Amino acid sequence: MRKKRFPKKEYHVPFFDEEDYVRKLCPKCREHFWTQIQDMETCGEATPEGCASYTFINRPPTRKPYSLKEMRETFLSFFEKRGHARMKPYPVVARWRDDLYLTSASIVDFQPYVTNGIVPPPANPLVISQPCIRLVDIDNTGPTFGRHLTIFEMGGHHAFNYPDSAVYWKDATVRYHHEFVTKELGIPSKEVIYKEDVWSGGGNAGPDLETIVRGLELATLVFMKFKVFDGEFVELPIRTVDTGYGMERYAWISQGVISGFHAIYGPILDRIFQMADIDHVDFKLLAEVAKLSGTFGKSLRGSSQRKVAEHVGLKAHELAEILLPIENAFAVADHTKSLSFMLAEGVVPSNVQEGYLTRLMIRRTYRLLKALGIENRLDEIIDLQIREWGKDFPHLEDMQNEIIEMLLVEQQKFEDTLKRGAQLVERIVNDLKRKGKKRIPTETLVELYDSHGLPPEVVRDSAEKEGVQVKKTEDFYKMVAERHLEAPQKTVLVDERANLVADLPETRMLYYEDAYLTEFHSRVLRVLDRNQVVLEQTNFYPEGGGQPGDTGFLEFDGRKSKVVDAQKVGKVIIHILKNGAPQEGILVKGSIDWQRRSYLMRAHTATHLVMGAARRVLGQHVWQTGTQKNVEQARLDISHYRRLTPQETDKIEALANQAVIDMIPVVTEWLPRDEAEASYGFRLYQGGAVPGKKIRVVKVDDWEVEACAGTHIKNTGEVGFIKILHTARIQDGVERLVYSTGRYAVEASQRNGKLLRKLSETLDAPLEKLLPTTKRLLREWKEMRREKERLQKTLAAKGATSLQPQKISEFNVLIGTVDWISDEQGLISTSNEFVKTGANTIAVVGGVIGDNARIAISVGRNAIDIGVTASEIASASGALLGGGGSGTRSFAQAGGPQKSRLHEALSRAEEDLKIKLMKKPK
RNA sequence: GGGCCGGUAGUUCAGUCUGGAAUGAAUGCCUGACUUGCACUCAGGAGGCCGCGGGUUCAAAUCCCGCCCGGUCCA
Repeated sequence: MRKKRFPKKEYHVPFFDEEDYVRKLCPKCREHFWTQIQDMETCGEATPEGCASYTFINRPPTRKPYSLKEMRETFLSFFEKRGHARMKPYPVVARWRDDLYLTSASIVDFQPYVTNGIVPPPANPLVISQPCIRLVDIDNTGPTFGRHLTIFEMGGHHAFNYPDSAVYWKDATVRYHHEFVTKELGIPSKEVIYKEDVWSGGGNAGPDLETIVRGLELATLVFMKFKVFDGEFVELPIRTVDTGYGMERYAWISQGVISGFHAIYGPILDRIFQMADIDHVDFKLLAEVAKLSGTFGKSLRGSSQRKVAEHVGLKAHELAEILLPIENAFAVADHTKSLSFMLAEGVVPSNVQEGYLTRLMIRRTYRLLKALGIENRLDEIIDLQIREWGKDFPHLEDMQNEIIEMLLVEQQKFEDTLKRGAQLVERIVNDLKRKGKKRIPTETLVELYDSHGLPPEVVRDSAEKEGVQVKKTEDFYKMVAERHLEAPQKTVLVDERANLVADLPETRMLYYEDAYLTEFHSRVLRVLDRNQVVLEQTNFYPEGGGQPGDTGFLEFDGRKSKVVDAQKVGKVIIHILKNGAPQEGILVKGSIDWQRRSYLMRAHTATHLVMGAARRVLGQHVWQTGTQKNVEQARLDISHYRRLTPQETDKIEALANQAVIDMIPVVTEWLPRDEAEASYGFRLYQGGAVPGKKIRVVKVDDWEVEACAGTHIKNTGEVGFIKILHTARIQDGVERLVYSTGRYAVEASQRNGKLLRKLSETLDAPLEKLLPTTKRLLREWKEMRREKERLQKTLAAKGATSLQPQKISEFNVLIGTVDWISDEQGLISTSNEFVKTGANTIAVVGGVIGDNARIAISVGRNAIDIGVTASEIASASGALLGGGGSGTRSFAQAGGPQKSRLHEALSRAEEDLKIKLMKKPK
């Protein structure tokens, strides 16, 4: 999409006139900006176009230096004093959203419910410092000296302006910012430049002003007023002030240190430098590079690298050599903080969703550490991060053990992958060398990456040591992508019925008023497609949250029609009928299949109990990733970084049953979204994002509290009994628990018992001796199998010598059948043993094995030399037997179902051999 | 969610495409000989439900289908 521009009036606020700001066009980057310096030429931002460079290094413009913590507090209290309510930060994992994995901006906290007007904001205006994670900037993190970070705090003061009640808009926003940077931080007014831009993201858009001080962009003041619809901007009823103050950048500029990482991490960064033995760096040189770092598009490469190198009087590669370890250390400082935050919120590394993002980041961090030679210090660095940031975010400390555990498990997995990969590459290299090839084909490289996770760089390391070239072609990742082209696009099913019922009032949901209600009466509001009925009120629970829709009957006109399913479409519930539908407008009687529903309720409550038990046994990182309830069994998928052991499963089962035994009341209530979040936290969203103003909270005392739309029993005791049937690994990092409740749990237990009894009867061993007996039997079976093989061999050897061979020409030829043999191994051994007696030998041994005739043919060395081929004899005799045969020149097998023709086949072989052997002149 | 790779001695793997003896290889283990050093050397030996279940075939580690387990890439 081409960049859209807004006209001047969108940015021209009274404040600019009052303060003598002029609007100019930057000749380099072609953007408009506002400045108090009348003769300013460029926009003053350090850009790849080279508009300016950083002038705050060693020369901070603020009154005093601020740490990140101090800057955060200064920012928050500044706006608090000016009527903004201070908000607690939200999680970095955006569980309340289904369109995002990570919180990438402060406004994300309030999307979509607040910005779309569904829910009022928790306060208006408000201020927040929100930790954000942006993985799109991961390549730039390090090389740009701190301009890009994967984790940062976005300070935002937000105002939500409704059509009938505005709070504040552009002018006030700019004035707040200006007051903050000049009065509060003491930056001279003339140093503050406002640059025009267009912001667009998350389906919204609007004009924005970027604020620039001494080359560095510090904040973005966004005036969100459009919705992006088909590439067009449509005005929104709610205009949102969406500001983003880069807390880390403010801290950096206030300290004037050579990198943002120094400003943020201080002692932690020093430690990493020490560990990697790069603590004697040339600070003067680095400062010079830092000043220019704002002009790096990405990392120091190509022309910008040469320019910078020239500026500091070094060769490009010399500079790169100095910078690389420093950039790596920067990135390590950043990534380990990101990881601490993500893992603290229970993201489990896996091959799906946000877990995959985490895995990629862990692997990247591992490679950086390895490059620095400190890959064994990861836990130490994480420990430092947790100790530092845990002061402001205490949940990090609570999760310390789990974070480190998950990282170590993941690191071990990656090391295993690399080790496996190295062996694989070695084999491939050896193979290529044998074939005299000097290069690994691109196709192989693609396969190594796609199937085995080995990037070409890693392959190169081990291959080039062996003198085999690895050349990564330009289109490498394109080729990888091509392997995945077939992925079918998921078609979003639009429920066309929504339009047909849009005019109807919301169906009254009787199951929420009384989950134990079985019968009800209602008026029929509408009938669709002759079998789909909408009622005024209903007790039929519509499919949702992994709980299937209710079944039962509707009674009308003196007859019964079966309800096979209930579905929610928009606000109404549609009943799918099987035996005809009632007239619109009449009264009907409904009754649900209570037996079925009661078990679905048990299953649903049991799911919450198992969830609570799993978290207690495995840790706080356990989240629900999916669930399905049925009458006879239900399943729950949870995030966990290791395979569940049988012991853990038993423990979960025992704990969940303890909750049943304890007869805990199950309470459901509707709470305003913010109130529910405040009381129970984001744990509520186990089942994913929940829409709406009010959310339904299902609380099993302090065992488990979840936002849940399902029907539940009143007391955990009604579940009766929970039996975990089995567990499975659905994805890496996702475990599935399958269980039954009530009588189905009893039946499951009895099934197991029955199986054991049968086993015990079959083996004729008492239950408690089953294990040793089975072990003994297995051992004996193995011994007897070995014994059989030994016997067969001696039998074959004896048989070979006892059979009378005939002399054809100078060859000893053994042709005949053996009848003491029970399988083809015996035939093979017999022929083989005979041929072992000399070089002038040929054996053709036949026998009947089961329903088939089989022949083994062995040919001695001298016979091979004159052209006797075992496989030829085999195929000829096999054909006679109605089957086939083949093998090598020295050994072959044949067989066929026509066992009566075995002698015929042997005679034929004899004839053929005679012709061949006699004809051959010696 | 989708794609790809893999599962064979205790371990790391050949063999699978093209069905026909697992004399499989290396390493580890056991026994003996030789030796006081570095991956000692030499001789001998034990060790396999070829992931599980079906199917095709005279014959399946090998081909087909289903399942289980592990790895990996993409969204």
